Amino acid sequence: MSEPNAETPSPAADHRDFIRDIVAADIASGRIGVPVTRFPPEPNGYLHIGHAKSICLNFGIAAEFGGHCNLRFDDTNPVKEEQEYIDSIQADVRWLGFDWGENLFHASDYFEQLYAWAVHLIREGKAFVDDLSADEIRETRGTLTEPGTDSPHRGRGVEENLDLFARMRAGEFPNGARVLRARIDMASPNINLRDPVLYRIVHASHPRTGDAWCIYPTYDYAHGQSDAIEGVTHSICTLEFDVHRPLYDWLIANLPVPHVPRQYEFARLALTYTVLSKRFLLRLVNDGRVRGWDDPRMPTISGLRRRGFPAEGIRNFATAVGVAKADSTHEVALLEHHVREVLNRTSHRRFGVIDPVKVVITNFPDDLVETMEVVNNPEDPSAGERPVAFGRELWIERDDFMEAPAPKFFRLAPGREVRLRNAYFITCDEVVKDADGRVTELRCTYDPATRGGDSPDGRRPKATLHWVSAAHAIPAEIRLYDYLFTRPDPGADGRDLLEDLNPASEAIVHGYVEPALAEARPGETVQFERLGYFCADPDSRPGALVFNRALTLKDTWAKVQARG
RNA sequence: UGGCGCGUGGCUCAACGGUAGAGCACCUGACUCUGGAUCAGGGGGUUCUAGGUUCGAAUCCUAGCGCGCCAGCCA
Repeated sequence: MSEPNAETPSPAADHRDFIRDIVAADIASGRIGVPVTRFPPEPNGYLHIGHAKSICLNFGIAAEFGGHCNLRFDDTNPVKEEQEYIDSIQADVRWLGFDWGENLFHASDYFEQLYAWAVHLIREGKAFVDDLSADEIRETRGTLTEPGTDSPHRGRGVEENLDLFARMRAGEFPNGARVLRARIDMASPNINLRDPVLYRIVHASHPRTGDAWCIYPTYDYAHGQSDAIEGVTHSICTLEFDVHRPLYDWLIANLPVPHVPRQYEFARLALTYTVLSKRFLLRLVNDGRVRGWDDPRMPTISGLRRRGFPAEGIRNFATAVGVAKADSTHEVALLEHHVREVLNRTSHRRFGVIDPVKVVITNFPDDLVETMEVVNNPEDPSAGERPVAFGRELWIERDDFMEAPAPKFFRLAPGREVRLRNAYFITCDEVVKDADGRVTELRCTYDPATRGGDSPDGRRPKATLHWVSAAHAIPAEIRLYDYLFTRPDPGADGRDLLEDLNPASEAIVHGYVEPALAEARPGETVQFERLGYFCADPDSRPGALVFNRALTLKDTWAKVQARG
């Protein structure tokens, strides 16, 4: 049965994009031999589907062009970062099917070098220690249309700067007392060049360096230099960093780095009915609105995994999505398409009834149990067959019966004959209801000549239903998932995201599954015939099965109903 | 408003000066022991607008319009 695994992604399809074009041109021109890329997550939350796009891009390019991709934690802000996130990120990248080999790095590995280079900048007169407060720096930075003004400490001498910077490191000053700033141009039309902060004082212990440091480099200062140290050739990031590129280049140009990396920007992934904001996802987790970072409704890698989405489907989606510079929002339907494509191909079929109603076959011998051999996966003959018990009393789907059938409803109805998949044709003779008028039992008769599902006289029922023998059925908790949000564009028009949360995103029902599912292991995904794909949840145990609905099958009847 | 980026069918992306294509979505039909899967076909684009260059422009130039990003000691 299909399970999460980490097979190697197939290399270079025929997909091209502007970044791959650049890499190919750089190789052709001899600027580089092979590309070195990096995936640089900040360990301040769990990875989500947007990161998957970046992971597939960076590791994909490296693999396709014979280079390699580093996993580098951008751990420069200890107040937000945690070991739990470091661990989950590695697990998720691996699960997605990528391998960084020996190339696991941390920006914190370079703190000492970064510090030395900062000293270099000071000696060159290109950085200075500023005593201004955060507020004062903001006030003097100018605005989009007005230049900033120089800090009164901008002219501080080299020796004084060196002394102050050393004392910052030594812990002589409280948080926020001083910062190290690059001396560039307070009148630059690019605000990122108005003497940007390079180091700030943060008395906090770091997941890796502990209390060794109380000053930490900013992203702008740490990132490009880390790229240079690692020999990264193509530093690929999202669009919002493009205005930082001049600063990235300035630092590389003004420091004695061993290598010159270049930054390229692409549009981050956005999806309908989805929010990919770590901050908001954190809030959902902290407020207990979901079962955790790996809740099956979460767009996190771990959530998608728990939901039953295979890594291959996510990778194929990432490839299909492409890489470009225009802001864009993909329809979730594209993700679902790729997930269904692999699940259809790989998952075993099983019978599960989610909203059961009893069927009694009145002309079937009381004590007889027959065993049907049922194909595990019609898409994959090597998946074999399994025995399924059939008896006088069955559970079928309540939805598969209508006392007064609607015009295009082909399933069971009084007097109508349908096929029970891989079993017999049955005809409904009588409907039993309780005091409230709710159907409690359907009394049917079967045609013994149709065993296996075919009629010798060529009769062909218009519908085939799934079923489970009541005597053998195993009860199961089934969690039906829907979009986390009710709208394709959550939070649009200034609405609070919480307003758009879908109150029905999780519905728990209790049904019956066939015995073959008794020992389903968490992470195992199967198709419940005619219903959809279901994944055994980590909460599932023998005797207390729990399945998550990953996705329904495409359902044209539902579409017909929706049209009225 | 200053700087930067982007604008091609419902969505996303391709076409890199030579008659605008693909995937998803949507619709129709075939087939079927999953109303699934599969197969075949279909609708849908004044390539943001206006000028210009050229024999020829989605591609080059100019202007305008629209959208996004930047004024954290976040990344």
